[in-house]
Amino acid sequence: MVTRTAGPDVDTTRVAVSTVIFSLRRDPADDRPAVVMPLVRRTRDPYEGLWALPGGWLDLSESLDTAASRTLGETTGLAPSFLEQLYAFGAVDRSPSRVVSIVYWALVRPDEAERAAAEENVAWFDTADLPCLAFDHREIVDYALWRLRSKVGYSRIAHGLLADEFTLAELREVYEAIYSRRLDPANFRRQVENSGTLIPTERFRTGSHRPARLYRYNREVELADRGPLTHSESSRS
Amino acid sequence: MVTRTAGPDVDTTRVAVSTVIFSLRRDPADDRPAVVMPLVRRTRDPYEGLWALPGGWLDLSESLDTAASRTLGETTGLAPSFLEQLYAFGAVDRSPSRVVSIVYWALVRPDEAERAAAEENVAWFDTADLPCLAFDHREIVDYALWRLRSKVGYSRIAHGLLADEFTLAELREVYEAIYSRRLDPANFRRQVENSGTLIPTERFRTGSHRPARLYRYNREVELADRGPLTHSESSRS
DNA sequence: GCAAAAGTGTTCTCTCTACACCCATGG
DNA sequence: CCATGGGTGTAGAGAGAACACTTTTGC
Repeated sequence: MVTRTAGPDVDTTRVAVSTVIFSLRRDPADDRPAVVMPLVRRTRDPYEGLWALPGGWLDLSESLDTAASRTLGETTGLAPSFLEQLYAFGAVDRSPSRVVSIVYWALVRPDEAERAAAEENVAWFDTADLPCLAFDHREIVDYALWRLRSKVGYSRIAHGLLADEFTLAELREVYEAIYSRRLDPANFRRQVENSGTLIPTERFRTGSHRPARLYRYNREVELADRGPLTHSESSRS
Repeated sequence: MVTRTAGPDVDTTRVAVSTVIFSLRRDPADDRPAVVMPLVRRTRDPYEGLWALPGGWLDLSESLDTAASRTLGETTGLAPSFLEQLYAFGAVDRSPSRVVSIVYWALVRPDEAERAAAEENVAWFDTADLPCLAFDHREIVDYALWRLRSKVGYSRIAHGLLADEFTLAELREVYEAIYSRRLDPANFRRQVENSGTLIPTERFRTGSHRPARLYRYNREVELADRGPLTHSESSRS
């Protein structure tokens, strides 16, 4: 048995809930957005001082989804625009005591990320340049990034990283940041226009050069196809 | 607090592992395969007498994957050709006591299903004609079916429902059973031939009409893209 | 020979891609 | 006027759907 200073019964499996949170931040150098995520510095024994995913223990009286929202808010103060279960991690040696972690992943808009950026013990990192992480959290983050890249290809979750109104160039930059690859502006425009998920507004983003039309997402279209789980188990209290 | 006759501490969350198992069985009437699954009749209090997914409690010293394999074997005697985590279900009211279920889904080949078909308290059901299920298992099955239909489109998991060698017609019937839709034999042949996942043999399936060439899967090609989870967390211990 | 499944060829449409080109604005 | 990003046009490659057609077997 492992020596620990505090915590409940060591002979039971405990259930934790953690969340991988993604947002975007513009690099001051090249002005292009990068995928960033908040991490929490551990203040207790296992892996003290290392960075870890925000999370906490599952309460007896809350569902997994509720626990994810709650611990996410408690540790980072963030309100996500998208939240979905990622995977359950339960290797025996992933923690000194036996812990099964139900991991979620979330998107937050840049304005929301900025609003809550001043939390204690929380710092934002570029996903391309992460520090050493506690537990198996590095592996978890890699899986979440893979899921983000897959899902952005067949759903409209990119929406969760943008404000209500945005230009096509801004939307394209989201995809470019996630794919780490430049996209043809002309072809991108047509693809997204033909998808039926965008509604053009009469407003324009002025600045340099020709003003760009602002678009917003069509709320009739589902954010992401989750199959039969759309709003049954997932949103149950 | 809920009245129960046996089991550990009621004030803790327990972790269960269940598996949705799919196989194929030919309908004697039209000779076309249908997607079937084994269910276990409950012999204890919550939902006694109803059918439920095979499963059991997570042991302290085994990983989630190991627990899924173990409980699947203990309850049904089956050895799956494919096993993957599906989702973690944790609504507060899904069971009289607090249970978080890590649900897996699996494929077994028809010959394996027939070999183990004589288990006690286990029966096979057509997924299109399921009985009333215990707990939230009906919801779980629906999600697993959705995942099966999605995944068969972008991976070669159909392999897990066939013997080592098979004709293109047999492979096509697998897809037709999962999609509940007829496919054009000519176009299906080309798609699967151009995918590079099949290796033609020199053997033929003789019977009625013109003999059909037997194929086998190219083991070089991954069964399903699982991203960074390919063989790290999943196969640990 | 005939029915039926195995297997091949052809055409049409649709999407993706590359890239040329015009438009509108700030400087 | 010119540089730059916004926005349109267009031609070619490739995938998929529909379907005509040939081949090979059992009966």
